Parts: sequence; C-alpha cells; structure tokens
Amino acid sequence: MSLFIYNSLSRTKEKFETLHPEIVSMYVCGPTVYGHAHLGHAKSYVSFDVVVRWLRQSGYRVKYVQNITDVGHLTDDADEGEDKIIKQASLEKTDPMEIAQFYTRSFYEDMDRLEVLRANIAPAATAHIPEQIALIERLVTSGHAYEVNGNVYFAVKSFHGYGKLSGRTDQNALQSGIRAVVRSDKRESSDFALWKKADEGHLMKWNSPWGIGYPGWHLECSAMSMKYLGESIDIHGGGMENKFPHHDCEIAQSEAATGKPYVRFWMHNNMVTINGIKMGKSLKNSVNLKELFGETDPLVIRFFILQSHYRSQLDYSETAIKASTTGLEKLRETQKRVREQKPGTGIFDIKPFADRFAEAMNDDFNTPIAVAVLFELSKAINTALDHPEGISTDSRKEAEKFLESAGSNTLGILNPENSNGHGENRENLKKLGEVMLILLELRNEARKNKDFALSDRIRNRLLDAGIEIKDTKEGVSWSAKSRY
RNA sequence: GGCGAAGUGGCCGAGUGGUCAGGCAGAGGUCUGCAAAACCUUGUACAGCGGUUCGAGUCCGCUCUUCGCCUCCA
Repeated sequence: MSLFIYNSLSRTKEKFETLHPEIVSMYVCGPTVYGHAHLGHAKSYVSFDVVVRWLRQSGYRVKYVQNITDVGHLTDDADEGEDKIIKQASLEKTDPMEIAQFYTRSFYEDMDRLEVLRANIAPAATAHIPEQIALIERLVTSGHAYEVNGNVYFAVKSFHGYGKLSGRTDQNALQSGIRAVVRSDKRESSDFALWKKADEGHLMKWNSPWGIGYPGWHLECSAMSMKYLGESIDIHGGGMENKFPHHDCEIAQSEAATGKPYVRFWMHNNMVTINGIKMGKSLKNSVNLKELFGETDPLVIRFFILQSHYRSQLDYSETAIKASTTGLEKLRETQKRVREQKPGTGIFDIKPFADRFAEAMNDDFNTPIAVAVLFELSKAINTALDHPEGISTDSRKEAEKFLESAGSNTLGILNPENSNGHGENRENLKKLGEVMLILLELRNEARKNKDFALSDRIRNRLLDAGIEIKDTKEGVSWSAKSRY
C-alpha cells in the first residue's frame, strides 16, 4: 500500500517518494515565541506530529526539524514595523531573550501535554545568523540580491517562477492589491528583505558584511532547512496562511541560491476557526491552550483536532469539544475492556480494521476516517465481548496490540500505559487501586444486604471525586474519569 | 481588485458517479435493585438553478453565501 500526500505545489495527491531510500527529511515552520500557544498551534503541530508518527510507523527514518523563531518577524513587511518579540519584551519590561526563552518553554509544555513528539532538531533563528548571512552572500554573488543602504533585498524578477506555490505569479496584479505605497529602497515593491539595517535603539542585531542589522523574516527557514536537511528536502509543512508570501519567498531564495528544487512535497494545514472566523493572536479571539487545558483534557483536544482533516478548517465550539470528550471516553472504555476482559473462546479478526485504518492514513493522512475505523472497531469488540463466547486470549492480544499501535502510537489519543492514567504516577495509582478494593468490597456487602441507600451513597461520593463505578456482568469496574 | 478554499441531517465531520461514513445529541428497547456503560432499533442531509449521464453531495456552468491569503500569524 503506498502513501499519497496532497502536494500544495501541484495541488494534487501524489504518490510519496523520498529523495533518499527510507529516509524522510521534513521541516515544519515552528512558532514565533512571543506569546502562549493557542488552539491554532495545536492543530498545526498535532497534524504534523501524526504525519511524522505515521511515516515512522511505515518504516521511514524521519529527520524532523522544527524551528523556533525568536527574532525578526516584523509587525509588517514594509520598512516600518516592529519586531514582535522586542515589542513583547518592552511590554513585559524585560529583554527579548527572556521573552523568547519563556515562551519557548511554554510552547513545549503545551505540546508535551498534547503528546506532540519533539522534533529531532529545534533550531533557533538567532543561533543561525552566520548561516543566514552566508545564504544572503550567495544570493548577492549570484545576482539575485542587492544591497542598498545596509539593507539587502531579494530581486524577485531574477527568479523565474516566483509565486508558483500560491498562484500569485503576476506581480503586476499583486501591486494593485497593495494598500499603501511605502517608501523603500527596493527596486520593485515585490522584492523582499533578506537583511535589514538596525536602527540605533534596535535590541536584536548582529554584525554583517552590510553593517549592523538583523535577518529578514523568510530567511531562517531556508538557511536552517539547508543546514540540517540538505538543499532539497522531502516535506515542508506549515500553516496555509504562510503560503504567501513566506513559503513563496523561501522557494525563491533557496532555489535561486542552489539551483535545485527546494521542497518535493509542500504540506499546508488549515485554520482553526471560532464561530467561522479565523483564530489568531492579532484578532484577539484565540483560545489559549493553557486556559483550555484547565477545563479540557489535552488528549480530548488532540482527538478533537484529529476528527477533522488537516486540510479542512476546524470550527471550535464548546459543544464540539463536549462531543469529543464523550467520544474519546468511549474509545478509552473499549481499550480498558479489552485489557481487562476474561478470556473467552470467540475469534475476533482485527485485520479488516487494521487494513482500513492503514488505508485511511495512507490517503493523505485521513485521520477522521482512521478515527471512524476505531469507533467501528470499538462497537465490534463490545458486541463480541457482550456475547457469551467472549474473545479468546489470542484475539484479545491482537486487538490490544492494534489499539496500542493505532490509538497510541499513530494517533496518540489513547494512553499506552493505562487508560486511567492521565499522567499520575504508578505508585499513587497502585495505592488508589487498593483503596478502591476496600470501598467496592463494602459497597458489595451493602448491595447484598439490599442497603441500596448506602451503596448508592458510595457510588455517588466516588463520582463526585471523579471515579465512576459500573456494575457489569463480570463484576464491578471502576475508572478514574478525566477531571474536567 | 488578484490568488485560493468551502457550503452535507439538531451539532461536529468524512465522502473526486452506482449498498453504509463516523461521532455527539434526541427517541424507543435489551440488561440492571436503580444508575452508568455496552448493545439493538430509529434520521426522505447534501446552498439554489440549469446541464452532462442509464445514474450526481460526487462532473460542468451560472447564482447566492461564507472563509483564508494578498500586512505579523499555525
């Protein structure tokens, strides 16, 4: 079964083939660290996390690079504008480096809770100034870039095919869309900055052949991607809003410098909307992850994200999150039942489900269908377990293995160690188990004596404490619900 | 204005021509001391109007609406 990936460049699904056998070089645009991560970040990085996980499950060795942007992106692309990190630093009355470090840590905290695996390399833009300068020099030497008054610009006209990713190939048409004419040293207004001269008071600046300044905002990705993955890479991912100008500029500056195709597969994930409107920091409607985690299990968020396709918009609402909470709970219950069930004799064939799951993932990472397969499996397993024959130990192991592989390893929504866990340490869980045995024993005695007032009281008090009791045919089972 | 997406049942959300997505919510039922869970049953959905076709959410055209990008943005 081959993997097909939708390539934004060709706008079709293409059979995925790597540059080098069995190795995937993958670069994903990372966050600009000047604020806490929001749901949009979650969608992006969860989506690409699943891509990486599935590629690895498929046998590839994935070298995954995701940058941390800790400098440079201006609040606008004209010659005016402020560096967002510096702006935040002055707001918080501290220096830019502290801002960058603080929000980098915050970002990883949130991603860890979402079970997003760390990239192999997470290069920071400020740690790669020499590489960026070297790339600019290459472009100046080859005539693709020019220096004016300490600024260096990329000459868009010198690169045939500028705008091929976004479809914005007609630069004249582009001009008409520009709202204000900006005074600039650029030869053409579509030229973009590779290096900017720093003003006196500018806090983040470096020495360069063109004087003291700082890198332009498209440059770091090209420089770092080339450094760690080579001049041509297999996959470059990012948010759709970055297609233009960011990714088109990356293509231009990279391909002009190397003469080689920069990226084989461009992958773009879609936006999170809230009431149909894009969620964004500048729009002040973003849902902060740390706040969200206060009331919602992070894995529910992950599950919610994976219930839609990465190329579709995802509309956030409390009712949608609630539906996901219930849905994920159902899958967790099934996993728990499979683990704890008593051996039966029935044969349960997992293969059709595993095949359909793989088929969905191989079709451009269609996680909504993959999730649907898990739900169908859940129903089939529950039906089989409800049947007097039950499921044989061998079949049970197969099912458990598949749930582990699909639900935990690939999608990362089911907890591999225990479905009650949610991160508590094992020692406490063990003690809790012992306490529960005592309580359940007392409750059973009460039930035997038809003292239902007492047995219900135990059940209700436990529920208040976040522990749910179920009286099944096989006895009493309990589970610690998500405390949300 | 230019470039690009999209409109699916109460809600979320798949589906590139011919049985069925799936989840949540709702209704009825089985089981249970009662719950919960699980299972069973239950929904004339595809923005509108034309067209192609034996057959169209699925292809084509037009109309309406929404959203993204063209300024930092996952």
